Amino acid sequence: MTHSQAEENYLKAIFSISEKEGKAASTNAIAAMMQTTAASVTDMLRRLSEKNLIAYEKYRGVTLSESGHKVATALIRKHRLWEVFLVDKLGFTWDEVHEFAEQLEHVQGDALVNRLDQFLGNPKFDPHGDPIPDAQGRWTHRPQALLSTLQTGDRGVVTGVEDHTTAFLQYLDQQGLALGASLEVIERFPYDHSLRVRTHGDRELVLSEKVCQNLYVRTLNT
Amino acid sequence: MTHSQAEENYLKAIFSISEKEGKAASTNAIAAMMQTTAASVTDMLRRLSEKNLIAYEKYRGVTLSESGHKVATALIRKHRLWEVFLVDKLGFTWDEVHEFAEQLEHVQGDALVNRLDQFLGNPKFDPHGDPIPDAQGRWTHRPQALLSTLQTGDRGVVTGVEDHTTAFLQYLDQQGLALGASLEVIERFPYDHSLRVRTHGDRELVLSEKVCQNLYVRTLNT
DNA sequence: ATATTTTTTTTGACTTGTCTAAAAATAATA
DNA sequence: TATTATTTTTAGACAAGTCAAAAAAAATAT
Ligand SMILES: [Mn+2]
Ligand SMILES: [Mn+2]
Ligand SMILES: [Mn+2]
Ligand SMILES: [Mn+2]
Repeated sequence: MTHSQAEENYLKAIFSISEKEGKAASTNAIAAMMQTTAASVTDMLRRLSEKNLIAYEKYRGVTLSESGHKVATALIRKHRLWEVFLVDKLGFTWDEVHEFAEQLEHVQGDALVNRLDQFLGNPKFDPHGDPIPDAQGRWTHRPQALLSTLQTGDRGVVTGVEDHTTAFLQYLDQQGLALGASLEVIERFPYDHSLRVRTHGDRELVLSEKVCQNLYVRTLNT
Repeated sequence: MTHSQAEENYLKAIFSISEKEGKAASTNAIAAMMQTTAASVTDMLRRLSEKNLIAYEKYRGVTLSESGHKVATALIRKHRLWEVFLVDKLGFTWDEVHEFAEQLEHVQGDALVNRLDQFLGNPKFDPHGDPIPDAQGRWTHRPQALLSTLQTGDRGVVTGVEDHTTAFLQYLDQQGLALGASLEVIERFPYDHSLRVRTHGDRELVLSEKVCQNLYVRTLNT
């Protein structure tokens, strides 16, 4: 009924890989995400399979079972709620909270996470703009697009990040680009796919292709 | 520099045993507190000794080293701060929080516990009346005595409990005896060492010897 | 001082989770 | 299709943590 932290971490990795790619997660992909060896992954897949948390066929990759999917969803819910707590209540910045949340997500007890949810005002998104599933595992969807897909003249509001690294989050802070910042694409440079954008206070920024491919915006109908 | 949850739990057990008894902790006492076997304890004592977290001589019992004492104190600080959070912020009752705190106390990161401390208003006592050491490991002391030591006519205010079990805490709730409740000893029954006391609203209660030996009060000079 | 009881340690085994190196299966290429 | 490269699994080993049973030490009783 309760799973080890290692098992939970594997389930989360499998979830995010097979979600993103839309297909079974390979041993190597899991090993890369977990920063471990393929041999260790194979071992763990055998164990998770015995517990019916995953569907596993040798050499064929792996997908989550119904119960594995539930565990992974609950884990993500906890991770993101704790991140909201750390930022909203304790005053941490969005680049400081991930490692703490990696630990806090393993604290067991439905009552705790549900009270936390209530205390935080049932937030639907975490400090990085990622959706928080509710107690029944339902996700809130909202339309968003990578900034790199906008055309000249398009306007949008920053809603999330694809890259969650400290380096990127701190870069955005330096540029004054927090969640909710509004942007208008002034000019596109085909040479390097960089964009010039206008943001709050009529400030202009030039954002590289890499930045634009890691920043999500909700487009505004002008 | 960082220790496993198992190591931390042993250090905490050794702390509370050698603190309470005022002498070295025996293998059996540790085993009883940890709900494990003496063989497991001996194994762990060897490991903790190698890491210089305890002073250990075979057959002679064990005491914490300076660094072991620091780890144990930090752990107790975290445990009790999280308990304050769970009661004050999330609305749990004092009998519901211990198991969650047992998990939360192992979350690593000085920044986290110190921000939590600040968020909670730097509380000096936890929901059970136990003192919370500060970031430097300093304890707040306050005079308190077991209710069983009071004489007829003495008055006091409930400051803490010796027994932390759910059963006792819920019994106190039923009797309306929370921290801060004021009491006056009306009558002592030598036969079974029970007490009749008057509490708020001039309500009278009869408290057994067992209850009186598990309830701390600060005596009021009348 | 000797015998008995209690406490503690040792021994050997087991589980979880990890790793390296080697073997096997699959995929890609010629 | 045969060869090569990549991916995955197997095999064997190790560390942490646990336990039951046996041996040793210490404490207690006679
Ligand atoms: Mn995170
Ligand atoms: Mn996040
Ligand atoms: Mn507690
Ligand atoms: Mn407490």
